[in-house]
Amino acid sequence: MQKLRLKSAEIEKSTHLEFFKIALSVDCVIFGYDKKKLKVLVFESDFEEYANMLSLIGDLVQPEEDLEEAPYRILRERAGLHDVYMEQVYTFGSVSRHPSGRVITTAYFSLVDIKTHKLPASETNLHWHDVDDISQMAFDHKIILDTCLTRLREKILEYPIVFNLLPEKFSLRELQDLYEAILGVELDRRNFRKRITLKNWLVDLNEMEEDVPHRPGKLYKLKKQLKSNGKPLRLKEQNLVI
Amino acid sequence: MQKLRLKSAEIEKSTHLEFFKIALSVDCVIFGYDKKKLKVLVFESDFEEYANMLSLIGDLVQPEEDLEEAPYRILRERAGLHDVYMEQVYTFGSVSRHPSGRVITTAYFSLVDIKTHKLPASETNLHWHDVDDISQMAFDHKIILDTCLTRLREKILEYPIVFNLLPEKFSLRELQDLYEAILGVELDRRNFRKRITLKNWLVDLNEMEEDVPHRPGKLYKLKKQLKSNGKPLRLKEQNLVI
DNA sequence: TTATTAATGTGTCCGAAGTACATATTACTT
DNA sequence: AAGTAATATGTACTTCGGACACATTAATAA
Repeated sequence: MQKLRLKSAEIEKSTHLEFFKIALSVDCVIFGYDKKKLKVLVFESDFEEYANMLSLIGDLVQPEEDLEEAPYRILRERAGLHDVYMEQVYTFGSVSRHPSGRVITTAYFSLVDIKTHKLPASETNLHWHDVDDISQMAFDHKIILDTCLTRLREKILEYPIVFNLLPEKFSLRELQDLYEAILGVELDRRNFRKRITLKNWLVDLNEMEEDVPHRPGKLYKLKKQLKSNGKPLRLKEQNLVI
Repeated sequence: MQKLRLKSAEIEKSTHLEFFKIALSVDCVIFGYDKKKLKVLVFESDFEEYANMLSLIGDLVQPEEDLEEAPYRILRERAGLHDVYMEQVYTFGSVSRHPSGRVITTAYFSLVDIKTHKLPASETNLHWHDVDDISQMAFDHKIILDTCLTRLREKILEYPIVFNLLPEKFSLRELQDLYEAILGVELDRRNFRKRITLKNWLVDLNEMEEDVPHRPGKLYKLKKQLKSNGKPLRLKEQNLVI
């Protein structure tokens, strides 16, 4: 690390020794979707105080690593995930939140298509867990999860991000099931289709579902300009990318 | 600091010495409003690299201090401000963002009524600066300011928080001027009044403006349940506090 | 005292978008 | 060939936001 010159009014009152004792970590809330259920990628904590409790995937930020890079690295290293949608949500910093000492954590959520992104066999501990079947977690991870879920629910109403949870091609029924799973409500089919049509997010592929046990529906995909590879989208109006 | 036990998979790969070298700071974007202009509280940086450039008020988070507590302390110590509306916005952590070393910062914005909260005479350097008259700042503070301003603009459309920038009693005209200053647009007076009425945020005080050089308008105040002393509001619908 | 001025206060029309709800069509199943 | 369960589409009602007009009030100027 480079030598410190502490001349700012912000820092001059302190010595490094006293202040550079805080660790910064990143915790990743990785959402997936399968069988009409919203999932989150978790593992059973090997931390003494929280043995066998569910834990989010996280790691310390490296000394020479940008904060925004850390969650992407963690997803690569721990879950073999590349090019996923990622968004910073909130930073949690209670003194007592981590039993090992002062660890402040920044929470990110990401959206992953479970079918396309297979988990690495090496990480046998990792698994996709129903979001609405989690009542407690290690550390303050339940609060982190809830905060990210709230943010997700707000965001999907205005921004076309849920498509990161689906395969390239999908039917309107699948899309509606996904919205219902995330929002936890039932939606009227006809009105849902109208709203989605109005947002003008989709392209009709002129293909039909196959191997479904009922009348097949049309398949759609997200418009190319609206695809979010990694970075969160910023939209003006409902279909214009800034 | 308590002794560390580093047994978690999150931490075990590292030694403290290597990782507890990151400093965490808080930067406060303190918004005010005066003479139809949105203001922000700044001072001229005494930091060598950024001499005479505008800087936000910030400080390092103390080793035994909750992250959420730090911005309140900073407002007290540096600006004599108590009980102000405060909201966490984003955490900035580029490796190179601070010339003194690895300093990650969490940005908060707060809303203050300039007339009620006078600045302490000791802080001669502090002053209220027009937000739209700032083109560059020290460090990455301009980006931090812009991020907070964007969040503020989104938030005021749905949540009754701008009232923290006004005195207890105000006219609809003053309220509209404030919205226009924050959003940077002109609004139709009649439609604005209709929208505000619809939101049902206000109480008609049956009092009139005084000492205005024109026909006085009615005075209103924010409904008591909607007052936000410090913590950000969470609303369901448009006027219900959860 | 009166007319002027500049603001406040209120209302209407219209179109966009959301909600409730009904019917026809299609393909698989029996 | 009939029954079933899903898709596909449409209509009426309501709510909300945006464009816009007119009457009212109080300070000011003649």
